[in-house]
Amino acid sequence: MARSRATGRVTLSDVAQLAGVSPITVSRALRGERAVDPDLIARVKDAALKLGYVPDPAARALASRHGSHVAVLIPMLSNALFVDLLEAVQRTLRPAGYQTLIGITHYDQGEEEQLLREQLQHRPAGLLVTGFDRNDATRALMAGSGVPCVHLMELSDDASIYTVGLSQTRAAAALTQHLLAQGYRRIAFAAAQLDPRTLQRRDGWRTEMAAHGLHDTTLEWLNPAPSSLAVGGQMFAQIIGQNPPVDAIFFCNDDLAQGALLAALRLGVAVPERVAIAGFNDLTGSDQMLPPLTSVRTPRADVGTAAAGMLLALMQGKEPERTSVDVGFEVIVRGST
Amino acid sequence: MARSRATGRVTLSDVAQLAGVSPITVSRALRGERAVDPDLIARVKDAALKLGYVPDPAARALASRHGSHVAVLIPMLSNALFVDLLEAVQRTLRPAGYQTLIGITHYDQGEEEQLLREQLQHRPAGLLVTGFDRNDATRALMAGSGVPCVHLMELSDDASIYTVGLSQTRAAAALTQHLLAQGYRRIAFAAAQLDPRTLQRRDGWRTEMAAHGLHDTTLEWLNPAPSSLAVGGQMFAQIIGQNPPVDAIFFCNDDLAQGALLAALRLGVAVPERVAIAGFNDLTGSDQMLPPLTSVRTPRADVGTAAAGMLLALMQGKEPERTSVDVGFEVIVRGST
DNA sequence: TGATTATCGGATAGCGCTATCCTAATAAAT
DNA sequence: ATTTATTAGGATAGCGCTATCCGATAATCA
Repeated sequence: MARSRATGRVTLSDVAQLAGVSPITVSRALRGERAVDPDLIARVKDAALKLGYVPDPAARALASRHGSHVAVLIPMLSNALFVDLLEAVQRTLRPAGYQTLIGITHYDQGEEEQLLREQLQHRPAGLLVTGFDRNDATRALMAGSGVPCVHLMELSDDASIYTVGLSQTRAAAALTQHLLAQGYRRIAFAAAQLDPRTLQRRDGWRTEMAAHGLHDTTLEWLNPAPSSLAVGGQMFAQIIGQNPPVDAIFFCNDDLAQGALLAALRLGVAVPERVAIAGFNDLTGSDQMLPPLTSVRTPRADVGTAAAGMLLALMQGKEPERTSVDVGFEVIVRGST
Repeated sequence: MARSRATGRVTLSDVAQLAGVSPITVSRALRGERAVDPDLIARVKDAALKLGYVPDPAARALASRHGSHVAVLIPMLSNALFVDLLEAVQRTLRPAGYQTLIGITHYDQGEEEQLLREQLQHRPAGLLVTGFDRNDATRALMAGSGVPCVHLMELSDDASIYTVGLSQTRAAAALTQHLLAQGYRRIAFAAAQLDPRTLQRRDGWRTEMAAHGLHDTTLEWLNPAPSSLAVGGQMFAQIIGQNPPVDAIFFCNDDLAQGALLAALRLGVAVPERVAIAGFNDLTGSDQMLPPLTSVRTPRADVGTAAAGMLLALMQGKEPERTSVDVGFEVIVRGST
């Protein structure tokens, strides 16, 4: 079988020879670049198949000055939210021939900048980043690179920015409305891992509370520690001791709320009788809690799919229909409120 | 500032010119390849720094016939075990200049084969794969590629295989011994997501039970469904109804056990009085359960660190001291047993 | 001391592709 | 019929780096 040189690799030239055309024609036929005679395309594809030809990504990257992979920057993999999102991204990108390179920022802008710098050296074909909150150097790198980029999880009015997500503020407001409708009045907001989305939720809660004349800064519990069940339990123990007592707690994330529910069991605090508890993101297991946890379902798989789809369009030089896609949210009412 | 051509990229030649040497010397000085005069190395590094030179991975990959990234194949990202492992791998590999490309097999051998095929086209410098259970085609691809490979999570006597992990069998036996020492006699083994490591744990439990004349096939509960809190709860409800009653349940993974503990609360079954519950892997949150969950701590971060270190040595052509590294395990006794 | 063997810098030649320019043939416009 | 535009294949020239071979100098040996 035709094989070139020492590497044993089947190259474009091998395919070209078998198909009786020039290498550049093979390249064009296989990539669908420029117009090529349908007959030739068929002949080329046939030859490629016969030889088991696979393009060399490194050579492609070098010649075309951009790789066949997409860099994804997310804060954490220990948050199930991002795992689900990533899964959906890969499911969309892989069939299109793009590898996914994951960078974990640990909610640290410096680390994000460093990661992006490294990633850009690899000349990714596209970029997926979480939210809008980053330092100027990172923003400059993104803009200067010319790599198409889609933002994840949030929304923006800025038409020059591509983004897929939901209004964290409105979602938090909706959950707060639910709590108010249930008759709760002293509704605390408890958050850890104070990332931008967490603070947007706080704003949603705060606005809603203020609109009902119920806002009170002593109801805000912000803890910079990373979010976890244990922290949720600790915060619950603190908040439940407050006087005048709260009658509901809105935790900014389900893991905190789950920890709080477990702490309530441990401490013998009746939920929702003594205090109602609600979470956010509807992570797996929230429906298994005792009582099952009221939460807000955020369609993160949809975010991944839509963002990857949008990026795919951008990488092919097309203009997506919308620059901002709202995937919405849904308040899931369960026994804890 | 010296810059070559249209791309605006700082190349090796630019650095060479500034340092007053040939490009190949710069290449060697920067990579530490071959012997280069220390003075020249200093001059070159200085020039590189001054120009802000960064090597082009694509060009490197093309010229050297292997990339600067490591492919990692793991079954699932929704299992916190692999998230922790991955985190440790990246922490070791990134400073050494290697990117990590993650492939998720979903416990599917066909998918693993497909992923590996794609990954190998990118000519990774190294390979990290989970366990030993894979089809012949995948094995052949791995062997034929000549890419250094380290196996994760299990142990092997085969000196031709590099692996970092622990004896799942012995760990399960140790946990079973703990339960036996506590006086439990009818100890059920409950598993979902029947991957090889799950079955090795089953074997450890089974051997230990048989050694005490307590084994009974009706004590084995195997569920092929993916592991989750909900499935754990369902299995618990089933098992607790068994007659003669079991007095302890060994769940093959903490998420199942956590689901069981929640189900026990829901059903009003006293743990550990009516039935003891133990898990495996000591995932986050297990210490927060009610009662706190007895489990086996598997040092997965150590697995990641050691495996990445071993791979680093292999990629540099060195021979690691040991082909098999045992990171051990620890039975964590808590209130549930 | 002459022959042999390391040591270290450089010239050369690609790695396998694609961007770019060129040309011949065909179609459209005057 | 002539000019102009369009289409589609090919030749050429790199992309930015490293493998490989060479040769000059320094070190080692008989």
